[in-house]
Amino acid sequence: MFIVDVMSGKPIYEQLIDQVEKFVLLGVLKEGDRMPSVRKLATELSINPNTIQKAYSELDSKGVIYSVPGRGCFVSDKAKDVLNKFKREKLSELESLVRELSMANVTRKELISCIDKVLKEGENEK
Amino acid sequence: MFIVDVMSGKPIYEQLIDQVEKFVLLGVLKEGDRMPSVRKLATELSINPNTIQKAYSELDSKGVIYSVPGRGCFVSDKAKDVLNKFKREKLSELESLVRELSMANVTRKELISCIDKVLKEGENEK
Amino acid sequence: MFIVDVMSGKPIYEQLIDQVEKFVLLGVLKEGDRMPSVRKLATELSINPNTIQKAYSELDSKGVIYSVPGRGCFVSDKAKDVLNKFKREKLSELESLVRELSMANVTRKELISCIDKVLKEGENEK
Amino acid sequence: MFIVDVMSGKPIYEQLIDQVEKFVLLGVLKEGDRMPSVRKLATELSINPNTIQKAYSELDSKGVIYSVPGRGCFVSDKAKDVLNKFKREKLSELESLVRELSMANVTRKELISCIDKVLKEGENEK
DNA sequence: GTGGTCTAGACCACT
DNA sequence: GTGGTCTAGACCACT
Repeated sequence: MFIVDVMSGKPIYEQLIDQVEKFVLLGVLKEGDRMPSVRKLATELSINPNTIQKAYSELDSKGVIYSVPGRGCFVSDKAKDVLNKFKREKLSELESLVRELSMANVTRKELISCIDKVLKEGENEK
Repeated sequence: MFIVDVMSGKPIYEQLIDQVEKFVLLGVLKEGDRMPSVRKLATELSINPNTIQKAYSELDSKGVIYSVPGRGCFVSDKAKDVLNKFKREKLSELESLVRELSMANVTRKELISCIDKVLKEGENEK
Repeated sequence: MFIVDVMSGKPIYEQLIDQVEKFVLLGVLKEGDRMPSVRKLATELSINPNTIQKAYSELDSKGVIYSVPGRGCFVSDKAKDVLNKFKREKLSELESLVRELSMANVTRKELISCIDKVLKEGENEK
Repeated sequence: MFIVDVMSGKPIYEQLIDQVEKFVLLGVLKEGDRMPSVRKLATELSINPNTIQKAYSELDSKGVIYSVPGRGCFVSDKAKDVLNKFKREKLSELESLVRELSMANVTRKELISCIDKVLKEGENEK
């Protein structure tokens, strides 16, 4: 289910976090679903368990998953809410940035080419 | 030269700042140019001198204009540099925001519609 | 906590800014601490609220405090960093000034007497 | 009369300017004195004449020397005034810097150690 | 209650 | 004339 690229500059635990969040938003991971155990995922991806642990504990503190000691990690009931709230906040930050930039005579074209530049980076990661 | 809309929600002094900065970026106001005096602009726009003063002193602390007490306010030599630097910084903030949003499954379409929404606000100000 | 001298040539709002910054550097005001409200401090010091407002909004734009409309003003997390950065920058400006002056045959003695002259001014403010 | 150190990081023309100014302030070079010709000084110091030319033309634009085409360069009548004015200006800049720094809780000791650090650099140049 | 904006009007130093 | 500071007092949105 999870894929990791050791060679990309991006920290592995961040790659894991991003994928978990993506799956939650897409509905692939639903509330209550059990996450793969730290050790199992570690051997599966040939990765140090500590790295998985770091990803899981960040997702926990964000409220996306919760851990039940002795039983495992589960997708939180409010996981989707948390992530959508984050998305809304970032979109409203985007709005005020665009507002400031349009004050500075930045054109629609410049803004879109800036967006496309970033999105193109992401494609290469596939 | 300057226009002010008391009814718009936007504070008057901010409207003035934005216009001065726009004129500098467009080259309408050039380095060394003398700004209209606080009192003259106040009577011209039917606005309290304190409000002009507030706009001018913010532009001063930003480095866009400088004031010589007893002589007047003038466009700073580095005005254009200051404003372009600001623009570059905001564009790089935009990039990292878009990066985060693309992690959260936001589509190119959503991003562009967000931009257009903001740009449309600006048009109504015309 | 704050003291103001209306008779000193120095603007009241500057006196306030200096005191807030001093308290932050000394650790008397810590990050997150709530500042006295504009009106309360104004009546306490027998000063117009607008003057406090001016001091607070300059401290805000410097990043020393931040204001939450409807709730109050608070010492910023990065207040100490901001002020220490300022200090470092001024010390490096001092260095290059001294370098230029030593080129112009200014003696160590002259430089120190210049410093002492200024420091003596400050003592009288106590 | 003039000494140049090609190995020091400092540009040669700046070294020349500094020495001329020092000699003027010390009274070694007096108003009306004829400066060594560009070519003669160049061969004497084993330096490209353009470098001497650059030093001389900066001293000219500063008002320290003036050139009479076909006759040579001479120490200006107002050379000492110009340099003393420069010195006074820098000293007053020093004052306001020290004022700002004392606002930031910088001690007399720190200021003096900063001065001594710079003066020590100069000694090594001897 | 809080901060933010604005008006009206005064006085200052400086050119 | 110029900008800079300050007072007195009003109204707003927000918590």
